[in-house]
Amino acid sequence: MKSTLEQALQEAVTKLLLNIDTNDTPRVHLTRSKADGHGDYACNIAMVLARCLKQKPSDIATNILFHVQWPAEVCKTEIAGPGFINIHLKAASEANILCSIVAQGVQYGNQHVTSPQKICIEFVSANPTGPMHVGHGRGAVLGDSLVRLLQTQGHDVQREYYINDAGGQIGVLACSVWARIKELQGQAVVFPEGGYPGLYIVDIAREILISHPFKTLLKMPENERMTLLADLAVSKNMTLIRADLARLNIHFDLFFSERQLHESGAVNTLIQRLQDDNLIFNGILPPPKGKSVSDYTPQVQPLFKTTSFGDDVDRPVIKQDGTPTYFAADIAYHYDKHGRGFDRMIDIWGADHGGYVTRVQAAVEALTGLQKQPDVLLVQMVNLTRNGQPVRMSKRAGTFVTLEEVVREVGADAVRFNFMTRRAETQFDFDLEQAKLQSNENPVYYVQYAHARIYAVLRKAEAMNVRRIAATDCDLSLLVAKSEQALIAQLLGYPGLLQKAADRLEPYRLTNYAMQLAAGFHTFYHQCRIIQDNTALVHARLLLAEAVAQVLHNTLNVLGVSAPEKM
RNA sequence: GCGCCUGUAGCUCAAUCGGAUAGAGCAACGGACUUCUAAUCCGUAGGUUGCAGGUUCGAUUCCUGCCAGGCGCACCA
Repeated sequence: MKSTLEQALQEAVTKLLLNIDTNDTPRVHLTRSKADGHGDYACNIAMVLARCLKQKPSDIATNILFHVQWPAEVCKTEIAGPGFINIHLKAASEANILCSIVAQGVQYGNQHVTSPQKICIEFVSANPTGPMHVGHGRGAVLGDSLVRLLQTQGHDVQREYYINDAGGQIGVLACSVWARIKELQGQAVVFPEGGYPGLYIVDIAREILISHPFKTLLKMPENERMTLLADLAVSKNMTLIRADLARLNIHFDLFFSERQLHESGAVNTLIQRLQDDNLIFNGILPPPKGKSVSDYTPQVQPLFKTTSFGDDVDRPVIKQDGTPTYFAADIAYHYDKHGRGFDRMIDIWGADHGGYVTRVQAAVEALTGLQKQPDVLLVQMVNLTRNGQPVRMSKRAGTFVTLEEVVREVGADAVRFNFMTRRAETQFDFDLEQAKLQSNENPVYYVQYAHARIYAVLRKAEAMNVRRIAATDCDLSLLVAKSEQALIAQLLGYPGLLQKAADRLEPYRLTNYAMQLAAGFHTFYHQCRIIQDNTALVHARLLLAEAVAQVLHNTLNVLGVSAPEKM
């Protein structure tokens, strides 16, 4: 209906502009009217045209209305405010959407974009040195919902996890585990400086001792032992991480190992290629600004000319000891993704990596010519509090609340929904005690309750032997109550909302929509009794309720939240 | 010092790529269960959209400058 109206208006505008010398015809864009009394749709085209036509918007609107050929459903139009064209439709003229919703079921709202893309979304990528904390959880929930959201638009989307299983931190991990193993054997140990003090390391140590006797470990050469311990610890941590993710119903298509990238020679090959392309030169980096670095010494080292692609300074790709930097591996990783045929890469990082975006994009552009790739979504910090008191989150201190604990306390649905109630770029104050309250303060229950409530009514109808008729046989013109009209309008908006959320990579919009739709249903529920004497009205209202349940289900599904039929 | 993010009701957040009277929830107050799930609904109250300019028919939205908070700033990952 919306596009039909837009087309009608567009034709009128084109006619209007026939005699006028203009370069381009602005596109007509209809919006749903917000306020009561403004009709069903509103159009601002007259105001848009005001400048180039140099006429008053209200006069232009009058002219447009003179030319336009409306479809039969339009019952009234008016010019309001500064020049809006408000369109009123005949009552319930769009109610047949309910039939489509029920017929399309879980597919309602989905579409197939004209040019589907192969998209790789990399998210979480928590270091395999310990359990995930709440901040990781936010990124995890965002990434997974984003995958689901882009899939509704017909894209081919994959979930990818980049395992940082190389570098110094893995050595530290191995040392920490070894210290705990010796401790468990009753040896007095000095815990390594900067090691991971968390108790989970003790668990890992204990597990390793079961499969690898202490004597055997002791006999091994230092190098060999540390490599083995690192492998085992990483593997066990990844098992924990996968379990944490599974608890949130998140499953990755690929876990990509950084170490593999080094061992396969991909990183060195890449550095060689950069050298061949004259993108690397020997230079001296200036001292970092604003951060006191006591041991800064100017030195000549190989630098990647990222400044040629928009970066602030050139970046080192090889460390003093001759091994590649993390950055080098990361470039190789993104280059690999590109090689695997992804049209688009989306990375979800923590806000503390914000300074890293430009250099990766610069590198990707240098290598592939793609601009602004990857798309990086920076997830701001989660400030975890307990009864208003801040809880420190630090792997190093070993005193963090793990994601697992939170999911156990609050439940996966509540964690997923709550994390998606805010935009990614806003900081999130997440209070453990408040999130544990399973009351109406928790929006997820509000939405799920609406869904369960509909099913209660459907069960009731069945119990009362209300014989259902085909959706297309329902007399939907009976749905004229204010709350019924409002619900239908909300349901009509769902596909557009999905598309918008997908275009902007903003799944949080779905939580807002779900809450509004649930509110719309609760209002309807109180205002209009579904099961009553008028059989035709019962049929129409049951169909409406069913459609609402379907759309709630679809919305929650994109958010990865369950839609219970009973609560 | 520089870069990125944020600033809206007492609190937590919305506001459809610049639209009409800036909306919800919580907290406060007053109502609604002999009837489909009261985990709900209805009503009242609550605002100089951080500050100051600019752009135009029109600004929470865009631009500039300030203020406040968060994150980051070589040879770590």
